[in-house]
Amino acid sequence: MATAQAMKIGDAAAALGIEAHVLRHWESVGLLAPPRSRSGHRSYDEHALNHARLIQILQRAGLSLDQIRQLGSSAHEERLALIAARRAETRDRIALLQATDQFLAHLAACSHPIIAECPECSDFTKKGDPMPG
Amino acid sequence: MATAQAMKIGDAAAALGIEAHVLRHWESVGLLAPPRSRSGHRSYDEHALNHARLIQILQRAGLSLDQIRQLGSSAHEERLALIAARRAETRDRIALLQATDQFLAHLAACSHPIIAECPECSDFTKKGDPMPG
DNA sequence: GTAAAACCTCATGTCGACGTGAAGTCAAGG
DNA sequence: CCTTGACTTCACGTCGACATGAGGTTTTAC
Repeated sequence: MATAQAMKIGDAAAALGIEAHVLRHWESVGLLAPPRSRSGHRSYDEHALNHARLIQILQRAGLSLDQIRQLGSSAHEERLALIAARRAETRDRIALLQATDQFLAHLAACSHPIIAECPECSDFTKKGDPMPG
Repeated sequence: MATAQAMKIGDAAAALGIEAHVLRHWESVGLLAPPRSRSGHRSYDEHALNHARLIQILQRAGLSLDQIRQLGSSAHEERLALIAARRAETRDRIALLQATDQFLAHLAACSHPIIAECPECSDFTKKGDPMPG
């Protein structure tokens, strides 16, 4: 009894800081499949909770539910490839956001009404693609 | 005639690398208001094009169209505050993404089926909020 | 002068990740 | 036993940023 036994969806959701229907939604898109009681009620044990926590982490990390599901349902080799792809995306985003920070700083200082007149501004015109995530 | 005269929406869109209906959409939400020909056709001069380019930059920078509109329609003081707020957001996102990169690297190496057993994984459980943008 | 291409407005559809509400079943307290 | 609250499924609503299509006018090229 030191380790918590299986919880119902409400308590599990509370433990995760989300609402029950979110857990149902994740399940409906194939991310989770907690066991059911004989009467059909979902039952979340530590394993399921940890699975949900992992989903939370990856989601905060900017992965879509689809990407998370792919990660889960792939073999080692493919996992590594997917993770590498996500890391590459992540680094692209970081680079873009760092440039963004610079640009915002510049915007605060420059305030040129005509961006073409400002070399820094025009530099920015050339960068970027519309964010894959 | 060295400088290009006003273009129609199709050419403007092509120059910006987007589609015409996107320009119409931006206009419909109050971001842009290019002059019209007598017959009602939109006319994009250099000024309007630069405005659109700025929108593109800010959008790539992660701002919503709403936030971009706010930036445009605010006085100096308020602008500075908004810019500062966006920079703060940006830096939060960068921090999260850097942590993300670490975590993905760890995921590739660790591959613990039970994240609770992994101190690095559990560390991650505690962080983050659901991304304001 | 006419036909195709580009423009106009307005309405409706899409996508991802939920949010919301209806209608019914199950579980726990008194 | 009966109420109250948590659970179930199913269906439809929401939000942001477009995408798509209908139906009509204007411009352009021949």
